[in-house]
Amino acid sequence: MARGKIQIKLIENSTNRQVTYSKRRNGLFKKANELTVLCDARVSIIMFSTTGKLHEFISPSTTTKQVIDQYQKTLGIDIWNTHYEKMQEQLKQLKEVNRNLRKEIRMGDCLNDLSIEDLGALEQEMESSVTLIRDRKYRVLSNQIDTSRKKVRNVEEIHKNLLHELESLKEDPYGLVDNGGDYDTLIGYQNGGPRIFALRLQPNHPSLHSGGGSDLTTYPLLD
Amino acid sequence: MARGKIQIKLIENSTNRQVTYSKRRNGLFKKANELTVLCDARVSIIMFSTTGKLHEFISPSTTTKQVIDQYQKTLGIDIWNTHYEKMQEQLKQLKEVNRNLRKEIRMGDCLNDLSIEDLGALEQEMESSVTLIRDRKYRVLSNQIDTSRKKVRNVEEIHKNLLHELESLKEDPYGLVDNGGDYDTLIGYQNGGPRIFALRLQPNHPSLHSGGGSDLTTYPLLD
DNA sequence: AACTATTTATAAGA
DNA sequence: TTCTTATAAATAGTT
Repeated sequence: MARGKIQIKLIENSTNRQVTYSKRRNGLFKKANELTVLCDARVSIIMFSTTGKLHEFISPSTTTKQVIDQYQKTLGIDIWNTHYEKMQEQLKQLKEVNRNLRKEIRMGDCLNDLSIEDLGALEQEMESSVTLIRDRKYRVLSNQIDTSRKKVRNVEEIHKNLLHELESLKEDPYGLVDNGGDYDTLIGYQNGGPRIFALRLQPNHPSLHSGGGSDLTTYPLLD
Repeated sequence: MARGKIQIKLIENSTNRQVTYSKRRNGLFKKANELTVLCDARVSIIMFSTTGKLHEFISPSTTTKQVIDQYQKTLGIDIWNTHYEKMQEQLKQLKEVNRNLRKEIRMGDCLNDLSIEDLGALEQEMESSVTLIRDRKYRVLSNQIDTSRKKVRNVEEIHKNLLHELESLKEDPYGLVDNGGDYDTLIGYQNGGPRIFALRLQPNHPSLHSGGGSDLTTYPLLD
């Protein structure tokens, strides 16, 4: 419009077009601003160049969002559908992923419900439980062994005394050894009353030999 | 700009303002259109008058929706409505949950490396190991008990025989019982050679009483 | 709305 | 890009 009239048609020269775009854009924005001030109007200008570059004008004291919101409200058009739909897509996908993750976790739930710490504690618990049971069993059994050993010693003691008595009788066949007469208090023997046991060591005696004499050699007494 | 310059400020006269708004709006749209044609740009103008009246310009071969979509896409600005914002909230939360779920899965990885089958096998292994050890221990200990029991029975047998011998001696104080003379083969007694033990039941005997006689009551023999 | 004096925008050149 | 400037275009005020 100066230095020559121009036809309103695409400017073929790329550089010229670029310059004109810049100049006229500024002019447009200036006019828009003047309009805003002069007439108290709200104006939103959004423009994209061929290269996709964005430029926008918005009246002071408002926002593009507000203008667009009012535009949508006024026309009753849901111009956000595309975006909304995209977001719904995204939501759907995320939920799907979420569900799969939860499923994955649930697969290992019986163990995943327990943390590593929990599992470590469980392991210790199991170990100590095993130890506990082992110890108890051992105590009971060793008590039994101990008891048996003491019984053996007791019987051996009785044996020795019997032997002494026997020898006393041999040495003094006509006398009798005083035995105190109070046998009932001795434990381990159910048949009450004074008693005297005698035993001859008879390795060839059938009752000893066949009874299990050979077995005994395979189970030596503990220390 | 004609017939006198004007100040760029609100036109007080309502009618004048209205007229100017109309004239300048047309001028703006004309300029926008020229820009569109000359520079192959896409322009969207949305404006509201003070009275709330809507006017819009849009470059041919496009729509306001498209321009606004691209606008949003380009700026990434949240110009969307409440619904959109709610969805974004939801998206955010879902992503957060998602991240946590992934973290949770990663947390239990050291155990998740083992499948349920692996863990089950591990559990069985542990159980059978415990059983194995328990059984072994039990076998050893029960053998010891068995041995001890047999020892007791053996000693008791010897006892009984001694008792018999003692009684035989009492009945026939001048005679001697034939004892076969082969005692060395009897197990459990280190001191070889023929022997005869004698024992008097003496509950008040110091060696028996203080040695552990009371302990024995606490450890009854097994059936 | 149309007119038009005047201002403003801007195409081309620097 | 910006500046200049001749000139086209826009428009304020009038009719």
